[in-house]
Amino acid sequence: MANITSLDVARLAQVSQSAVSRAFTPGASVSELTRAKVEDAARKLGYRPNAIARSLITRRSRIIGVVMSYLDNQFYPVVLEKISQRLQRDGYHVLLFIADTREVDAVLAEILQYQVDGLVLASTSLSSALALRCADAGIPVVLFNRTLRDGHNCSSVTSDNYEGGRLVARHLVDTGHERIAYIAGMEDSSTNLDRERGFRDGLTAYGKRCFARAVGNYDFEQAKVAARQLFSGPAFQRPDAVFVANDHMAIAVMDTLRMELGLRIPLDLSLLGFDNVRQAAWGSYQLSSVEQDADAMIEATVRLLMDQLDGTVQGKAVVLPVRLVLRGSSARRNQLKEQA
Amino acid sequence: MANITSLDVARLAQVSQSAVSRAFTPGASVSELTRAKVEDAARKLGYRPNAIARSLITRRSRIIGVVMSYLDNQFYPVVLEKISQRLQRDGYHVLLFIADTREVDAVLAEILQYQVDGLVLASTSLSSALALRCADAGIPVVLFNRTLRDGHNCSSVTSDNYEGGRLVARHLVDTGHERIAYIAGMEDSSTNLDRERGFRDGLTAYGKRCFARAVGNYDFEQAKVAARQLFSGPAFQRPDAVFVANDHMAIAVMDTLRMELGLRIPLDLSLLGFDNVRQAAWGSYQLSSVEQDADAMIEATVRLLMDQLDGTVQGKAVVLPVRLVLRGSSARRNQLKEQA
DNA sequence: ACCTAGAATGCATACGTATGCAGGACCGGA
DNA sequence: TCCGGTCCTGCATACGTATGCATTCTAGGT
Repeated sequence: MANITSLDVARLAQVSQSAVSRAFTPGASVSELTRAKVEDAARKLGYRPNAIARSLITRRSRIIGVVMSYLDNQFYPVVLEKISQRLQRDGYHVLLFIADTREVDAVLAEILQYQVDGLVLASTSLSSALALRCADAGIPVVLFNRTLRDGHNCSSVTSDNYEGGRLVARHLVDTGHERIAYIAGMEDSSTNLDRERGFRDGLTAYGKRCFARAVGNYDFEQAKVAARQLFSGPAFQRPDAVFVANDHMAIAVMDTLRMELGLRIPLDLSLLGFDNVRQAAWGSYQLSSVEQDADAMIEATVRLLMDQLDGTVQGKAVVLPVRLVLRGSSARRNQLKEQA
Repeated sequence: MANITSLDVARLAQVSQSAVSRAFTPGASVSELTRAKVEDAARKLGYRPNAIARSLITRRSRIIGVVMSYLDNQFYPVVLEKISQRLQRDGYHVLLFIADTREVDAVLAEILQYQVDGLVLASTSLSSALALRCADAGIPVVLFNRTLRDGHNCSSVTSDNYEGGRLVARHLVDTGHERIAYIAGMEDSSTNLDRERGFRDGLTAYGKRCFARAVGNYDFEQAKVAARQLFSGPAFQRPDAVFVANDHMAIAVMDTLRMELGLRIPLDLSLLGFDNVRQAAWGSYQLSSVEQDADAMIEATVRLLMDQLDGTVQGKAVVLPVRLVLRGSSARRNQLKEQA
């Protein structure tokens, strides 16, 4: 019941506590003999080094704090799963925090108490005050899938959201769409800002402009409302293409348009999302989307964390390329007219 | 840069280190005056108590280890999100581990080193050897959504999977189905065993038997294969109802039957799943399902953990009621024949 | 035979906090 | 005035490990 310490092992193995510690420290100076004795004794007693005590003295917890705001959007569970596995490979562990937008700062205080070696912030919205706080504490931070306007020392990993927006715009214009609409995510989030800006710039570049716009705040239900709103007018005033700021909302939009308004996709309109989550590929949706390379993003995140721990890197913004994935939810307009 | 300790605060506030500690310990014996002095100094220095050091001495880390195997099945991210929030409310935090089936035991060793106060095991499959190990270590364990045959000291929280299976069987028979099939999850998992047993017992009780069976191992792609397999025969030898061991697979099945085989649901067959995940309610699926009350399960889990920490409870199996949620994927058979 | 470099080991201390214990201040009652 | 009690406070120590330093031991070179 009482926990077994290195001292207990030392006694049984007839060595000093130091020897036990060294036997469990790779690369330390121990003879094969004592290492064997220690391992024997440890096995007999069922000894496991106390990571808490170790952290106290090494001043490294090998814990990375991960903050997320909501796991509804399937992009995030996947990221969480992969990031956890990736960190485990390097001997790190994940302390998870789910934070509603409001309480993110309060939660951060708790995390810092646990002396995490680093922090991944994937919460869609959080006060930039914390960036300062963490920089003060000298703890490496990586913003995941978001950036900060005045992010001094904060590293960030994002996809090329601007380019993604442009790609969609170009594709929709190229395929003959006339009334192209946008459904926004959270309006002040960096992802939404970049995607929308790229989208609008793209439209402008091809001689079009955004036909209509609504806001879904990255929320499933609000996206439905936005969809109804966009399509409340008479047929000839409705969009013939909608770019939705992420797949999570796009699916809600698709359901609403088909089930409630009886629209056919892509016959009546083309629909595109962003993220390329797994459900986008599901048979009933076949949602065209801009793919974020989650694996690359995670690899970059972990690498940034490690480099900051070494002191190699200070604050670096990594932007990864995106790719347009076309499926059945979008199609060439005139071609469809012929069919109809 | 160098971390601020309680000693620094003590010096600035002109009090002893003990006083600082007490000022941050609710219910300790401190005068209002010193508490104010301490809080002032702490604020000036930006002091945060070191949870690692605290854990070392109190022998309580206020960390709960959570082990999951894969987050593809949407039931689990939701659980993770809620359990994390629920524990935060009580001042606990979540150390997350994603474990492929294989490495679960290796991972467990790592967790124990972090002196977690408790453990939630939601991994669908794990060797029962660990149950013993944790009981040895005297650390509270709750199996989430699974049970152990010889689970001595392990508490568990599950839905009434057996009853869920029975409900489905009764409903399908009641609504006039003749050729009722089953697609299994992982065959040795407790959830699958209970659901299938309840289902078969239910069929027997109503004078039917299982018409066909395939195995999907709770995997999306394997479920597709299982679906093709079940429907590979001529029309009159095909099932007119399929009960799938969880929604995650049921959606794969639905996609396959509709897209690849051109079947209409519920016209050609009724389809039911288990879990009632969010996607089951999505417009394109309208999947009937057996609802697991995630909130109740989590509440029970946390309560069990806390009671075990108090020593109030040893090993207790909590089974929560389920509820049949009917949507468009299932319908009365004869009624449909009239329509056709 | 002697000296030296290197490896292995133990001793002591440090990490940052909580807490039992004893002493001091203060108050009310006799 | 004295005494018992209550409330604060500081001192010292403990939690379990890692690591600098000094010491011993071994081997190898001259």
